[in-house]
Amino acid sequence: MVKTKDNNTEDNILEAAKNIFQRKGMFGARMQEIANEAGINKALLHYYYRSKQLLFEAVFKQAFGLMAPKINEILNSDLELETKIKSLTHNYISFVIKHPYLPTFVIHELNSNPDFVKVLITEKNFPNITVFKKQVEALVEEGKIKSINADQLFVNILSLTIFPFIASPLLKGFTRLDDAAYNKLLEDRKEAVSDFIINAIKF
Amino acid sequence: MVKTKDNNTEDNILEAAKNIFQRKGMFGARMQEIANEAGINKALLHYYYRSKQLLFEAVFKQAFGLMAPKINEILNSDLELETKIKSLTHNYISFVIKHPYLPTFVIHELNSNPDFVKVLITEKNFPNITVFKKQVEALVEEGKIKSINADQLFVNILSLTIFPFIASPLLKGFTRLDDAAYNKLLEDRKEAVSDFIINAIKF
DNA sequence: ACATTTGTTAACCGAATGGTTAAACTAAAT
DNA sequence: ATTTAGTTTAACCATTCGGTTAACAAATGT
Repeated sequence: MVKTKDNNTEDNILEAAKNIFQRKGMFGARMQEIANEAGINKALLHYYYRSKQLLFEAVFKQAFGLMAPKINEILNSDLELETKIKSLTHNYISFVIKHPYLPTFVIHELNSNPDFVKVLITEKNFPNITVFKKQVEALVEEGKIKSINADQLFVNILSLTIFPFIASPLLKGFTRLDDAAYNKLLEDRKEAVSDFIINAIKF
Repeated sequence: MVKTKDNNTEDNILEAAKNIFQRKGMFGARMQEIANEAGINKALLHYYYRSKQLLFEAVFKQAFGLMAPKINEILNSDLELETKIKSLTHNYISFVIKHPYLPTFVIHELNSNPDFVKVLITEKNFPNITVFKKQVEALVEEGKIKSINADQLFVNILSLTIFPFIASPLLKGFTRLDDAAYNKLLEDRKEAVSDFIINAIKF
């Protein structure tokens, strides 16, 4: 029998675990809950992934593996800076709208286990910003954009892109927007963020 | 006998719980661990705060109570917009440098329990941005700053201010900065963030 | 047809954890 | 000195949770 996507228990587990872990975090999640979500017996979780820790790492790596290459690819492209920033924010915001739990999950778990970054850094797709930095420094040197530290600019780009997703309950509270209006605001950011950044650095 | 600050068990517990909860979150934290940190017996925790849930809520409200009024006060001051933004980012970044775990804690717990925002919103010190919005809209109307949606601007300010603290392990990885260099970058943001924002909105 | 491997389950286990209890200690009030 | 109210502790309890076992079922190979 050929395994169809629907019956592939291993993938079902990963999908279920992703949902539960992303909603409740490593400690809040219960193996039983994941088993229920996957529609299987709890022992099967241990059959496929030996322990909660290993299951968690599998989910984490999949999540991070979705986020990182996207950034990396654009950062190292040979686009002009302005186009690059537009592409970076537009693509990334679109991507996160489809996977809204992803950044929260990655960032929270990296906070409770900072040393894990050291492992991630060695992996092939981990974003490298040296090309981007050189590009920014050259433009500053040539007087084509306002003077700005490249690391700061990079941090700004990610902040403006990702934070509204991580802090959405808080920001919904502050702005008094309902879900629909807040989603509209996020949608608008596909354009608004790059406009804002480019205004900030161009003369 | 007058209770001194050092021996006030109730406050000791809150302080210990703050440390543990902020490092491990609601689920990761153990009552025994909090008791150890406070140098007391586990049963005392339940004597002063009836349950883990109530202890957690006490810590959370204290944490939020430190963050919110600061924002609120400045937002509703009658400073000129440019000065207000400078004050907002400078003060807030300084504040978070002193309490680096705070935003992570608040945001993560609000994510696992979004309905709690509804409770917070009703409290007196919860930030209200209507004054700020009117101010921005008026300046746009008069053509004194570039056209920008006030909610978006507010979201941008908070993103640029808070995100580098929440995502510090990740950003340290991306930028390849060590702890000292990253702290320097955060320190620099006291000025850099407001410059960036003001550049983005002024003609 | 039979044997072997792979997938799945119900029942169970030990450790950890949040919470309780009842007794002991302390210090001020009577 | 005795009472009283507040504080602290050790021991204990019930439940939850991650993980294991052993038996069974379904697929696969020979």
